[in-house]
This record gives sequence, C-alpha cells and structure tokens, in this order.
Amino acid sequence: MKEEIKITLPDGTTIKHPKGVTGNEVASVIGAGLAKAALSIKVNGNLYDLSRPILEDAEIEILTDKSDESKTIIWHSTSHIMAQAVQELFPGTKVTLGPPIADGFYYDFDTEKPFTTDDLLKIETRMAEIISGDHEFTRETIQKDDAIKMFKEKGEEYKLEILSEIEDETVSIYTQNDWTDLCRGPHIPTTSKIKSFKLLKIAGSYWRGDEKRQQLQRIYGTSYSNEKELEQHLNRLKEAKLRDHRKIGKELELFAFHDIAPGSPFWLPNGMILIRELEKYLREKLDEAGYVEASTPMLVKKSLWEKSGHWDYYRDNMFVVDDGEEVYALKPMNCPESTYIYAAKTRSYRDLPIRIAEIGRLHRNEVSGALGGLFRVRQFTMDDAHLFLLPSQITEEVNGCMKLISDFYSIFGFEPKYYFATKPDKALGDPELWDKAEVALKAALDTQNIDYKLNEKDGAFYGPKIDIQVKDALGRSWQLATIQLDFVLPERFELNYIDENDKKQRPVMIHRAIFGSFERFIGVLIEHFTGNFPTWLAPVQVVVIPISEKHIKYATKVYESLIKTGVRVNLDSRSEKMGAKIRDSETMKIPYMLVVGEKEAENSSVSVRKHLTGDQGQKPLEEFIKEIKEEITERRLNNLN
RNA sequence: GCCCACGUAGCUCAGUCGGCAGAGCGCGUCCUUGGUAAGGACGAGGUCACCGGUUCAAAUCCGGUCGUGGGCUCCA
Repeated sequence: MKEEIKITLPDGTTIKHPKGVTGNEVASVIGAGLAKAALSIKVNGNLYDLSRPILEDAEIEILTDKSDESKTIIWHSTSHIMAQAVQELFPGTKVTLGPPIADGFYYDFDTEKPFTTDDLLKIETRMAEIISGDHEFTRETIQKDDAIKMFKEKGEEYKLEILSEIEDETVSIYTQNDWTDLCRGPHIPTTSKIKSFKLLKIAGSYWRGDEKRQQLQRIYGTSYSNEKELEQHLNRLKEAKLRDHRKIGKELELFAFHDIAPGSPFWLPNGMILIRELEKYLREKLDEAGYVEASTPMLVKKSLWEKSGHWDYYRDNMFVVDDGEEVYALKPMNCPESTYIYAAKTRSYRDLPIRIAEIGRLHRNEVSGALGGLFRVRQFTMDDAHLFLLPSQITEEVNGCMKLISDFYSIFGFEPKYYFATKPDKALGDPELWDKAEVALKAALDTQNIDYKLNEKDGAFYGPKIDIQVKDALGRSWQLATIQLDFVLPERFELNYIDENDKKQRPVMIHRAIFGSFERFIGVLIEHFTGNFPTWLAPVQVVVIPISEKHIKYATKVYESLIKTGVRVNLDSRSEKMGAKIRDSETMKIPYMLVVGEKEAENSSVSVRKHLTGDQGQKPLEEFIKEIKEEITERRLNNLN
C-alpha cells in the first residue's frame, strides 16, 4: 500500500492523499470548478506547479486568478512564451532574464538588431499562436552539469553565467511547446490559461543593470487570465497619462521647460502661487514646531566639499565654477553648510535641541537620461532641516519630526507609510552610538504605535533612517519624506556643545525633509489632484463672469470686494458669451465661477458655479466671501478627485 | 552617460514618392450683449531644433550636436 500524506486546506480540514499527489489532483478532489480555475498551489508556504508531486504532509492553498501571487505566475509564464516567440522570429537572439514585475513582466534579450514597434506586433502574433496551442508547462529537475552542457550547446552564455552562480547540485528547467528555459518556477499549467496579453514597450537595459556590461533589449508586457483585467490595466495607464504633471503643468500654465536650461523649470506666475502657498503652510508648521530658519550660500569654495566628503563621492553630480582664481561649487545639499549656522557661536547643552530649517535651492548635475519633468531636475528647492541634539533627545526629536510629517500630509489626503532602515555593512561612526540610535528610532516608532516595515542594513553609511512614503490618488507610492540620523558630519566639522561638566561633547545631527523638494512634491500634487487643486492652493480661486457688458460694473464691484479679502480672483470681462467664459474657467480648473447679471446686481448676490460640480444657485456675496475665506483658511480638500 | 523613439506656428498635431509650409485651438481687429462647458468675420504668426552632407531641388534622405520621452533595481 502506498504511503499517505496529510493535506491541510486553508479552512483547517485535512484530506489524506497518496504521497506524490499533485496540486491538480488535490484540486479535483475538492471540486471540478476549482480544478479548472486553479493556476498554482502553495505548499507549506512555497509556490508549486500544479503538476509537481507533493512529498510530505502539507498545508496547502490552491491559487486561482483571484490571488496576487498567481498574477506573478501568469506574468512570468507569459515572459517565457514571449522569449520563445522572440527566439523563433529572431534566430541568434540570446535570452537572459525575464521576471514578473509590479504590473506585468519583461524579458531582456541580447540581440544584434534592436527591436522595432513592428517587431512587437510580429512577436505578439506568434505568442497568440503559442498560447492558443494550449501547451503544458512541464518542470524537470536535472543535474547542474547537465544544464551547463545543455545551455552551452545552445550558446546561451547568460544562462551559463546564472548557472555558475547557483550553488545547488540540481536545477529546474521548464518547457512549453518544445522551448526550454532555466527557471525556478513555478508556472501556470498550460499556455491557454492566459486569456489576454499585450506587449507594451521596448527599452534598453544592461546585463545585471550594470552599464559597463552588455547592453540588452528589453520588452515589457502584461497579461491576465481574463480580458477585463487587461482592459483595466490599460485604462490605468491612460488615466496616469491624463494626470501627467507635464501635460497639466503646461495647460494650467504652472511651469515651463526650455532647452536653454535642461532639467530646470521656469516657474510661471500660476505655478509660483503653488510654491508660495506651500512655503507659507510649511513655515506655519515650522514655527509651531519650534524651528528657526536659516539660509546658506549657494556658491561655496571647494574646500568645504572636500571637508564634507562630497568632493570625493559626489563630484560627478556637482556644478563646479572656476572664476580663474578659485574653484567653487554650487551646493548640491544644504547639510555641510548648516553646520556653520550651528557653529556660529558656542552652544550649551541647555540650547539643544536646535532645529534649523532651510528652504534651500540646490543644484545637482544629474545625467541627462535621468531627467524627467519635475520629478527629476537639476535645480530644485528643498524643504530641508537639520536638528542638532543630545544623544538622549533622539527619540523625542524623531517623534517630533514624524508628527510634523503626518500632520503636514494629512491636509493633502496622503497616508504616510514608514520604513525603518538600519545599519549597513559599510558604516562609519561609533558602533555604540549606532546601537543607541537604532534603539531610540525604534522607540519613537513604537511610542506612536506606528506600523512600519524594517529595511535591514538599508541605512545611510552615516546613520540609520526612517523613510516615509505616501500613496497618491492612483495608488502609486512616492518617497518624499526622510528622517536621517548623522554621526559623521558633526565629527567632520568638529561640532560640539558644552555639557554640564563644562566638557566639549559631540551633538547628534538629524537631517529631515517633509516633502523633499518643492518641484517633485508639486509634480506629485498635480498628478494626485489631476490639477484640481484645493481652493487654498489653486492659482486662481475665483473668476467673476458678467453675463454681458451691462453687468461689468457690478462684476467689478464683486471682483474688488474679493481682492480686498485676499482671494485670488479674475474678472472675465471679454466680450464672449457666458458659456464660453465658463468653459474656459472649467478648463483652467478654477474652483469657483461667479456668474453675475441683472438679478445678482439687484440684490448684491452672486450665482455660484463650482468646478466639476456645476451650478450651486444664488447666494449673497457676503455669504460667499465668508464661506470661501473659511475654506481657504482651513485649507480644506475639495474632494474632486 | 547608454539603448530606442521623437523634435513642423504660443499649444495640439497633419504634411503621401524629395518638387511653393498646412489645420484646429490660442493671439489681434471688428461685429455680436448673451443666464451655466466653444457666437461670427477678417488678420497676423514659421531659419520645419541646430550644424554639416547628398541632390537641379531637403521639413522629407544621410551624419553629427542639442533637447524631450520611455527604459537601464525588481535577480533562473
């Protein structure tokens, strides 16, 4: 009699099966429907192919297309099919890696001729044939030596390099439709489980992401087990395009780029309003949180950068200015100079902590290919701050930073997520201080009951840090804020304070940013709000629309009383029809349109139309002013997104 | 920086096989005076990114430069 194993289902029931039973068989016993929908199986936490024998007692979970894990399996299987199609259509192409990624998959190829858009269509056609052939994905475990022999014969040098790094004696290979790839798996049972797919783009990449190594051709694609999900995915891409801050920035006249200053935005008057409002809000928050503000020079002698270490490690990213007598560099960071503010006078332990904010304009010479809209620029304005404190104050100060950050974000509707990064292998500074600091950071996170993810050994070489990410309205994550401890800079710049025993001691330094840079943050805000800013941020808050020339006089009165109360208001007195004026204001995403004519002039009222919402009816001008003032002062969200 | 694609009016874009530079929006002037998303007429506006080459002839073909976009971490 054959040996039996115990299979435990997610609901706790157990079923006995003969040893070597496959996921397919287990699923069939549970139900025919499940067997049909099954894509993979989780066995004791590991993903298995449905055809792979289970050899021991196991807790299992049959995965259908409802699970995220099975999506990655579908994507990965599709990348194999794509690789097969590519090698058939373009003989001599060598395969490298083809993993699933966030929303699909890619495969990197070494090919003599780069792929064209037409090639993508050909590849898609061939893939469709393979998929409809309903070929099985079969797994085989073979000796590594045999695998080496096999891929050597095929001339797949990249697979050989991968094999040389594998320590196990056996490796797995997967075959579909007579095409075989080295792969850890698992895969979907048959090619026909893929119901929809699309190849999205061609891109260059490097073998192992290393620019010194072979340049490869990457094809990105995505696939799903039904038509609908692909459609949804393509819609998301479309939606993201509509929200693109470069497009909206141009339409709303927020900023412009010009060849004359690559990577540096020209802020137009409308965009400047965003900067001014953010600055105002930021400074209010900083004042409340006990910060002082400083400003340090933009152009500094290179000896400063030598001392800070930037000259050795960051010079490629710095703009260097030689006036013929002296070599200067534009500051790429504020921190080294902030130490001069601290050291401008003798500090006592009683003075600490000192929190120095700097809204500083920085220049970084990013390589041309890295630039992108407002997200990656060469000149930007950082909302920076440096805190100088006693080691015993770390927890409290980090707490303060986190509170400031979550407070700041809440009015934009952002939920912060925290990542705690600890000491990396290559770290500078006193190990004892490192330990203390990590304990203190953890204490800060714990006292606030903050849910965080630990990124071990991911800290900066000069200290541990907490990174904060937010998700925007489209669910995309952005890293904006960071809180970093620094033990190295106080050392390099020989900072000190006088302790209670009249002895010199080193302070600990914290670098922190709330939203990183104005440029990037505004880019994120534009996409988050689709340009439909809350009223307090909107470049133009109200437009007054007289119905005809006869009403310009009253419209001017309305306009002036709004100006007087500090509302940003335009008067649209063009000889256009009201409909056209409304259309133009809607296009410019202006929060409020005040239509005024005969009726309104008679009783000092305005007819309010709200952006994207429509006619709100008539109300007294005074009432409207009171309401909009309140909305602006409280910095209310408009919930239009 | 590297690979691919792209660069035509302020904006969005068309321009076939190499043969006189186009549209809509916007802008200007005039007409129109209106009740919640485009009223009408006329007009101005171009070194086809830049430099060079091929050709009788280049926006168009070739080479280079600059700029823009996508990608270059997601580990068989």
